[in-house]
Amino acid sequence: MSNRTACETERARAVARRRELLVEAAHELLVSRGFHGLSLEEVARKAGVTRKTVYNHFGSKLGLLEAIFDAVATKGEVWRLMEAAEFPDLREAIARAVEASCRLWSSDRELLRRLVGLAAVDPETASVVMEREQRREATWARLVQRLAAAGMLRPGVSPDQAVRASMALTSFATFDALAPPDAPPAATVELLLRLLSGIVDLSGSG
Amino acid sequence: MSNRTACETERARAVARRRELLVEAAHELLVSRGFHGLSLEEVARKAGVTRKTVYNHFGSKLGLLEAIFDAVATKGEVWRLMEAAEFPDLREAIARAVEASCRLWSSDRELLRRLVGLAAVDPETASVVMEREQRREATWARLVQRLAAAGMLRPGVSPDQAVRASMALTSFATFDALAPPDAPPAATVELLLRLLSGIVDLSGSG
DNA sequence: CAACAAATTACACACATTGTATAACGAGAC
DNA sequence: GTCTCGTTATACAATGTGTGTAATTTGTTG
Repeated sequence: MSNRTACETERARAVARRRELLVEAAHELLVSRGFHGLSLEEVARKAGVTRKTVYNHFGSKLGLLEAIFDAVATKGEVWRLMEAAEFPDLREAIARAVEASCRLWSSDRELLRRLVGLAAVDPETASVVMEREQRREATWARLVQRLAAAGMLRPGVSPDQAVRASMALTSFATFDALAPPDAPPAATVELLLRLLSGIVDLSGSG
Repeated sequence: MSNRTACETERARAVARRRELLVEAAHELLVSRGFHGLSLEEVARKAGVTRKTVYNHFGSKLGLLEAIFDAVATKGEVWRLMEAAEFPDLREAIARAVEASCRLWSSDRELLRRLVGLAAVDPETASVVMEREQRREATWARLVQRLAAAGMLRPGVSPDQAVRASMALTSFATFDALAPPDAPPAATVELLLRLLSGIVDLSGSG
């Protein structure tokens, strides 16, 4: 019988559902106990399956981590960042890029704190994070290239410096240090733009 | 906790020497393999002692970590930061504080990358790093207080925002993102001061 | 319905690591 | 020449990762 559901059979949906539950359980435990305290046994129990099932789905603890990372990237709407870098008006492009960054970082702050930190702690997990970070760098490199062409970099600031500075300012670490736990994202966006103005000329009309 | 290593007897010196070797070995392994890959067995072997000796000295893996942290704090000359905050001339005080931060962060960059990241990854180790971070915050709070009193904060920037911004800008994460691996620290100091100028009025003569 | 295929379970295993315990040992301290 | 204290050797318990295998459930399919 041909299945009505364009995507899956009911069985495949059940498998996907279990996978979802596992990622969710791992997510919560990663936040509450940290990476070292995250045991696959507990993840499995919390999701109501066996540890073996976890391995069937993700292969290893690292694989599970990657799945968590993908989930947060989707939820945080990373695509907004890439989109912003191509916006015609440069000032608006920067504002949108900064706003997209803050949106991403605030989408799941505690989880990202673990994830980003992990890359610095454990060489094995670094590649997972670095891959995403390179895409972020490409975005800012593109944006700075446009800024340089428009003569909007402040005198004495090289494009290379500008890329590093904007990467640093819009990194998760900076967001996490800047944004008070309960403050609206907009306030942090404004503060970041203010700091960016030390590097880029944001005054005047577009 | 161990002694202040009075080194009166030759024996005490031998013990202190072993401890030194252990910290050094752990340091290298932490950098090369990360925290997760750092096994006390290997640390002991590298230092030419038994694993039990490691426990005699540090009590646990966390204790060893703390010892490593203390060593890098000393080598990085943290005291310069506190000293800078009290320098009479405010512009010079800021410059010195930023310079002291860069000096600290560049003193052992790869190690600090692990150490700082660890705090975000593992709740158990967080306290070790947080303790130091609080001292850093106290320093910048003091400095910002002086800046606010002198009317040097840019209009629209609250003291609270200024503290968070300066903390963020002079954090290890920002330094690590800003400074190219081979660049002289001075270049990074200049870039940081430029970014800080978005928050603080650094123009005019001191 | 019955055969099938795929995912999951229950169970066992090898291996690494942390942390503890205890008796024997050895070199400097007195 | 003892004595003390750190160290060694060794064993042990507790966890956690990752693999393997047979049995079992559960949709799918002919």
